Amino acid sequence: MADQKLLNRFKEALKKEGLKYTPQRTAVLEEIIKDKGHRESEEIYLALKKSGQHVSRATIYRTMDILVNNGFARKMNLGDGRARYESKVNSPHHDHLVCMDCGLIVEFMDQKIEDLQD
Amino acid sequence: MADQKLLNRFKEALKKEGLKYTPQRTAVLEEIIKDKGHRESEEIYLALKKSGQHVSRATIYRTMDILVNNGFARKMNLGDGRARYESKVNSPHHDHLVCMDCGLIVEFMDQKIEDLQD
DNA sequence: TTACAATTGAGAATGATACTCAATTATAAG
DNA sequence: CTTATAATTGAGTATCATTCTCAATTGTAA
Repeated sequence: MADQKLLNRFKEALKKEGLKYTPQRTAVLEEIIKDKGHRESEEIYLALKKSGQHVSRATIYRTMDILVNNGFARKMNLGDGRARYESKVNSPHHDHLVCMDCGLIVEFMDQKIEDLQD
Repeated sequence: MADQKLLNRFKEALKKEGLKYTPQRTAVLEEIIKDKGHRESEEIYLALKKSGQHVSRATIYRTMDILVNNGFARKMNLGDGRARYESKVNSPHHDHLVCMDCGLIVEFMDQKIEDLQD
């Protein structure tokens, strides 16, 4: 379960954009911060379903956009046609190096790249 | 028009894999090396069409796979759901930094990243 | 020139994601 | 606590890039 501080931060972010604080959105946020991995939409959908919460695929996508736009998650493109999402909560900034042959993902942090990104 | 040396290299690569040297494949190769940019499949399709050569979309995709697998081109994923291709002929190795907000692409080369890739 | 495996094109299939819209719900104001 | 209303939701449909299917065609080795 997400701590109250995070939920309040989420609630504030939603209010700032005129969006509503709904159980579905909260469920997606809680699911995303539960696991530090690179998760795809369908995975999140199934995990919520297994835990008894029905959140439609459409709502997962819509909520992930909100989470990404408000700094709660990061969207990644690993080159296989499916987006991956990663919690940004309690996770320091880093980049990903993806092997196009075997799909291996290496997380790394490099100051030169940070400078380039700026 | 591609120089004969390149065409021979292509012909050899095809033969090595038991593939045929066809006008469609040659047309795609010639189109790809004509422009150093990051080009998507539909662009290549239209460029060929405009120059009077009919190569089907399916064949463009099939040929690009061959070109990529044999080192004539590079396939890139810029995060917008469409693959981009870039000629590797006469083009030194480099990486791409893509801005997720505005789509800006910066080409760069960094030894540390090269080492990481290894 | 032949024989045949590889290729091609047209259109159908696929798969991830976005859209549509009627029914439902969160929330601000009274 | 109601009410009013705009935002949200889910189910299914649409979209778009890419891949697949298969019959007709073509490159190539002998």
